[in-house]
Amino acid sequence: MNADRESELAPGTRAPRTQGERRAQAERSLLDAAVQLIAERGIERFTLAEVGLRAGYSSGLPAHYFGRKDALVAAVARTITERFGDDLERHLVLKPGLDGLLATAAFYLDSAAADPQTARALSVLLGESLHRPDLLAEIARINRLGTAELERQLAYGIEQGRIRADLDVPSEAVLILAGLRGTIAQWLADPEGLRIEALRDAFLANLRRSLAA
Amino acid sequence: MNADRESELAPGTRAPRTQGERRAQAERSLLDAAVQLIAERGIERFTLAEVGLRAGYSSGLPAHYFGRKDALVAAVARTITERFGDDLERHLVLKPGLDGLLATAAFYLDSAAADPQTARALSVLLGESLHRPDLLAEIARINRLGTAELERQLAYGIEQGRIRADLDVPSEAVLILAGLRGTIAQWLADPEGLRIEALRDAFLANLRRSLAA
Amino acid sequence: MNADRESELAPGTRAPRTQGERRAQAERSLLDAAVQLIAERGIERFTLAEVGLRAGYSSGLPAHYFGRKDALVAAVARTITERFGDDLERHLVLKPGLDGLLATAAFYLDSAAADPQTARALSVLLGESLHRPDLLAEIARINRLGTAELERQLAYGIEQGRIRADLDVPSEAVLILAGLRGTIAQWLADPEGLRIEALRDAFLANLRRSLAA
Amino acid sequence: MNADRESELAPGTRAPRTQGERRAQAERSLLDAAVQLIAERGIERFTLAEVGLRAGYSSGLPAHYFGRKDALVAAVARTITERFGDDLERHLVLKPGLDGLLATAAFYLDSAAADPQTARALSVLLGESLHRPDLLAEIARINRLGTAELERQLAYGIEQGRIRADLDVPSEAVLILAGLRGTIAQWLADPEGLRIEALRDAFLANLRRSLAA
DNA sequence: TATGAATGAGCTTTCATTCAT
DNA sequence: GATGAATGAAAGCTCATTCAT
Repeated sequence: MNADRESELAPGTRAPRTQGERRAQAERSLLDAAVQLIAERGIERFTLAEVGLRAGYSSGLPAHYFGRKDALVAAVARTITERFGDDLERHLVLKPGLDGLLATAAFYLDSAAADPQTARALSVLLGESLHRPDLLAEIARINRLGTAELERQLAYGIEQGRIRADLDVPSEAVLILAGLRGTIAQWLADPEGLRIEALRDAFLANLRRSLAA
Repeated sequence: MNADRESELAPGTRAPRTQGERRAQAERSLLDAAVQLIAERGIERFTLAEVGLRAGYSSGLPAHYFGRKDALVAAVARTITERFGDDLERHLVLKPGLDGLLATAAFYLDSAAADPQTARALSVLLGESLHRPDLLAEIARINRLGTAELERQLAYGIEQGRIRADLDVPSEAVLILAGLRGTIAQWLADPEGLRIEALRDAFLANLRRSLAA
Repeated sequence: MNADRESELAPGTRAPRTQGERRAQAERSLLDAAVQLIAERGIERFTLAEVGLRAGYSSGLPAHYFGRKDALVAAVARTITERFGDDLERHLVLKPGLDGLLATAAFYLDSAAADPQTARALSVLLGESLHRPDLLAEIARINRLGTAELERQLAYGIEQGRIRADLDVPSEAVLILAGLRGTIAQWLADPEGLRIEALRDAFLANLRRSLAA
Repeated sequence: MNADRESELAPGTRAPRTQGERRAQAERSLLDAAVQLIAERGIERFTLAEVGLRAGYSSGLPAHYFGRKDALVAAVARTITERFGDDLERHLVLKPGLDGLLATAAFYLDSAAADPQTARALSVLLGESLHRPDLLAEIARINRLGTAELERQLAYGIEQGRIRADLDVPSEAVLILAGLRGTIAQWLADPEGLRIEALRDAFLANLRRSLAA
């Protein structure tokens, strides 16, 4: 679990030489460590010093790079949402419409199952954003990203005649995203008691029925 | 919004006389104030002193009653869930089956709309419970409460032939609760941009379709 | 160990009737409880509420009787020294001179062995008096009491020709008292590892030799 | 009396350069300040902030270094006993037997006379150790140190025929240490009223007589 | 008289942030 | 650039003390 500077290098690659490369890598390690710590303890209960030490650097480095703790947290939020957004885009370009929509939903749930720590960190950030205006900006981005994609797919599916036309598209997009988020949170709260695959299958079945033209 | 000791008394009533009454009332006021503060600022960013002062008492009283901040937070969680559980029970005894299920879902969303502060506090507690084992116990209670009721209604609806029988009932119950929670959270994050009534109608329409026999 | 209000009454006696008697008994119980607590935890680490509860009364009674904590501690010091002084006097009136001196020394050590809790409380008070001017007054009393008695006996022994006449009597009295106090403290710090009887016998043997005419 | 960071440097020396030196010096200054404060006010009545400020640093530094107050107090106890043990060793290697024993006793009393503040702090710690199990460990060390040395000297004196052979050596060692401790405490409680030199001379005379072969 | 509710000051402890090396 | 020493504000918690009943 403990991030290690070198372990992320592919075998045979050399340690990065330039200052810029070293800085970028250190920054990445710090952000990874921060994700872990946010998932484990929440935003308020980890210290900058811990982030540095867990990333394999000194206790002072996070402050040196990010200045204030808020900035580190914001960077974490941005990193998570950007990574997720990139992954999402790569997955979805090909399948618009109902199939794309179902694939998107499946992708959310599968991503959480594949990397629960990041999912947990994101859930924590979503929860905290309810009372932290500074986080809201970042969270609003990912919300827009998610709902925009869903709206696009819903509209396409309606156009194709595979999704019922009487939908309130914006509300529907919010509800789908909300359902995915809620399902992931519920699973993270009790990963032993719930089977994510069963939830996923039921979620997709529900979705198919509620959207059917 | 600011809780005041006397303002909760019906006009004309006298201040409580016995020590027990004084204590009980103080405790209630403190819990109310804590709900407000958790909704506004989250668990880590309110102080015990603020709770006391906002409730109209001294800064030391919350610590005097609850001992540790954790215990106050746990008491808040328990209070919210008990109140909600009581309200829920009162609403639902009469209508089992599909209609009861839809009424339950509507009740969740209507409750949030009627008392957004408490809904916000609960959402915050749900988020924090992901990394606070001491809160998980309290949250697990309300989860069981919610899913048990939903499972009961699903089973009854299947028996009646109004809900499709091929459902994975436990997963479905989790998904419905998750959808409600996620929807409320989404709305709380952007109450200006979203209309809770529209979300509610769309949610119920979806639910009806996805459960239809 | 827990003081009980009634248990100190001889069987068959009635509970005290008058306010004065009840008050006196309550005060005694509180002081006993305070002695125990000082022995166990020192002056700063017991609370007034504990004293009341341990004595079988309410948490507020010590404050009600003694006003401030300092006053309670002073009362404890005075009680211990008075009780000890009374016992000492009763023991020593009969034997002046060298034999009386040896009996006095034995009495100190035997008292500690018989009631280690009180001895511990007194040792604690002696230690604290080094940096608490308010306690010094009380402690000075018991010091004067002890050294005066020892000086009297030393003088008498010299007069009788049984104690060497080249003694510095005041210093000798201080040394004897200091030796007794130090020995008791040493034993209290390690009652398992040291045998008080052996220390007592050796102490008396030393004393006899160092004083011999 | 007030410790000052720079005042301990020999004139002309530069302030320490390396981080390690800065830290070590700060730690020493903090411990010195803590010794003073314990002597003046006891363990419970000084604050960590005072230690830092009196040492010429910030109020937060003691907590930063020692973590908890208990740890600072334990470090003080260890420092005092180590310093004393070192001094003692340097003094005593040369003279075993009766003369060494008398020299040891004299050294205890002379040390107290030379540095009453440290003696007072040690007396306070000894007193508090009666009800602070965490301190007992440290105090047990210095007790063993003292009695072991005394036992060694007693045994040597007996072997040489200059100390009476019917002694209970372990008890005698405890009594000597107890007498020294008690005498110092007595003097510290009333330094104006007592002359340490007179006590010292009388102590040594007594010791000589009670041990004489 | 006796109880215990309530106050608020003071402490330990944590840690973001600054700064010297 | 990187380290970690040092600062000082903030908050939880304790509890002597006051006061209503």
